[in-house]
Amino acid sequence: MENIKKTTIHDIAQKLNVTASTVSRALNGNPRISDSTRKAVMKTARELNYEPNQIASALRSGRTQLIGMLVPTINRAFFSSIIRGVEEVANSLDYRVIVSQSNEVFDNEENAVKAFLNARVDGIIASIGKNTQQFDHYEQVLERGLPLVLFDRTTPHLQTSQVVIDDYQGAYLATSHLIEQGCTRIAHFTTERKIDIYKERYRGYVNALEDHGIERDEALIFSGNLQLEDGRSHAENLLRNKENFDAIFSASDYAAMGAMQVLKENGLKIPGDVALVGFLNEPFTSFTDPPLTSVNQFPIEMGHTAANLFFNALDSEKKKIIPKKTVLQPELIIRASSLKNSL
Amino acid sequence: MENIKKTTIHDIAQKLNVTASTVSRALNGNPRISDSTRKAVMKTARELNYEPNQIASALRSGRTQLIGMLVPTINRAFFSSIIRGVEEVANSLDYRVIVSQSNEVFDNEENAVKAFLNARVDGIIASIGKNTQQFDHYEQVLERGLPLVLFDRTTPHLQTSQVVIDDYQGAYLATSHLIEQGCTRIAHFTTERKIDIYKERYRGYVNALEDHGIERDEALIFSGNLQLEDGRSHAENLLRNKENFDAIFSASDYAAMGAMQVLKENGLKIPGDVALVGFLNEPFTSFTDPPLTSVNQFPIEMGHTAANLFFNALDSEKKKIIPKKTVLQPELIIRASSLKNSL
DNA sequence: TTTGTTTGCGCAATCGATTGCATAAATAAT
DNA sequence: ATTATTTATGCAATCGATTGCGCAAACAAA
Repeated sequence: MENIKKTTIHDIAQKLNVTASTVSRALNGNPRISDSTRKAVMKTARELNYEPNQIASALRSGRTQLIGMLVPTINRAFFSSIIRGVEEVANSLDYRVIVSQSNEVFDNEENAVKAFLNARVDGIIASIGKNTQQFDHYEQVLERGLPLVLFDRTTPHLQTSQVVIDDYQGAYLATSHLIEQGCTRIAHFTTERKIDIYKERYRGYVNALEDHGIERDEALIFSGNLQLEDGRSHAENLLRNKENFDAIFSASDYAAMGAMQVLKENGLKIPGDVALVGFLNEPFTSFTDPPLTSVNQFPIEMGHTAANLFFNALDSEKKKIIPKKTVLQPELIIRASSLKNSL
Repeated sequence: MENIKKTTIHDIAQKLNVTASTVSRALNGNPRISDSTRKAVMKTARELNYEPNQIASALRSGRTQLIGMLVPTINRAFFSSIIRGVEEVANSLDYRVIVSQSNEVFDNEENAVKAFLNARVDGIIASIGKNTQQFDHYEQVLERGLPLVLFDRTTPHLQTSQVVIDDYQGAYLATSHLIEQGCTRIAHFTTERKIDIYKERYRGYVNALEDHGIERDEALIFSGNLQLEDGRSHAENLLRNKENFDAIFSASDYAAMGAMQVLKENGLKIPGDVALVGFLNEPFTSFTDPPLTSVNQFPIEMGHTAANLFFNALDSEKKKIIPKKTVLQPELIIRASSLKNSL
């Protein structure tokens, strides 16, 4: 009943009166095998319904065809899209992706990396946790000579390939767009700028203002956790303080959404009274009323790029590993929330 | 420089003048090893920074500690949340999750399952493709005696454990809620009812109407792909045909969203003129204006349940495998889009 | 014909851990 | 004191594929 007994290369070998070595070589396309035996091997392999045991292969060859992928949160559109991107490239090359999430907890991150190493993955693609300050676990990956690719959340402490988007440029585009719409009093929602990406967005905002001769006003800059509630309270503060402002550029869509709610509740028109731009292009941004202008980071493409960097590193493993930093260009997706003048 | 040479149980054995067998047994908590040697083994294992090679272990023991997880689309909130749920349980038990997506293409689905088997996963958790009519690849999984758990999209053709939510109940709740709000002319957006879940939602809708003495009107029932565009066109049809309707229950949030857009564009008040309920509780539903009432399927919990069923099956593998069908109860999340009478 | 190359394949070790079956030593039972 | 048990460990095969080295046969060159 149970066909649990799988056929191995030995079964094929026996049937053809050759050795397992020959079968292995034939299956792997080794040129030192004659055409006739190769064909015979292929044929009986098919007949016997042979499926290679990747575990055995992995043990001997040291290659598992597995990529460990670590993200802060699996079920967030940005990250799940990156996973998707990686998976697409990996699968096309017969690699599989193991996913783990850190939930921004350092211990989880460390454990996940260790688990990946024990599972003998061929390398790791990861986005580091918000609060991670120590990188020994990643160093170990590099010490073993395994490819390590960081995306989005990276660190200068590690000499390895990275993919990020140009956060500066995204913020610059967003802010410039608001200025072009005639806004001059543009608030900015950001966070404690420990992480590069938010620093960069801030810098883009500031530089865009400067380049257009607008003075930065600290009273218009709010720092928080960039969640919906933060956006709400920032907006409430703006209103309570009777700040003069005609636009908000938020480093996160969620905070922008919070602001949108508060502004609407207070009878302000968007974009008439206040124009609004977010960041991340979360799926919900096209469903708000008005739809929210945001910055697309092309997460699927980022996943593709990360995977490509990974396979580059894998190829050059034996040679020199030259860490490569790829910077993707973001795109401003203009929607009604910021369109004061219809185009 | 490169500490590539990993320590193995043989290194530990040599240092302690015992054999690898003893070390292996000590590490695995075999009771036939004395306390003293066990401690010694543990100690030197730590000293030598020993990390087990799971590949070697897997080859011999036949257990890889890997779960293959197949979803139609990784980057959709519902599925990524389920992955998250599975990952949480799996990781806590020292299992890892390999994810693949079918994109609703049968070949992808088949290949993914084969790839999982070649990677020698310990079992599979999957949601079958929309158009899958053939189940040989899944049969193979069962023939090998591996646990197979299906979630959300299941099929009666396979004798295996399943987790679904009670779509009937969700639809019944949603429809009843609309009736309680005073609606009597309730439209329904559905799809060609090949897949169980939509059949069930339809049935819940119909039964709720019947139970409240409301006659079903075929003119109010629309079938399509349940995407935003479908919702828009259904709503346009309703308006064009001058149908008398005061509510819409859509089997998908996207179609509900499309309807919301069209209704608002035509100056109708929601929920004043038309009350609206969706299904799935997509993240965006709380950000629409008005926020969209929807049915929560508890995807993370569904992932937990799927994982638990998986490990149950794994335990009882050797014994009788009793397929278990778990039905989770959905929850109606009431938001402004359907609240005619404030509570 | 003799020597030199290819070509095609076999031998046997190896990857690192697991495990059924001995076996020696220690302990208990008679 | 002798036999029966238990306890602790070793031996060696095994999981299935890969691979360096070697060797015979076939072919080419001289």
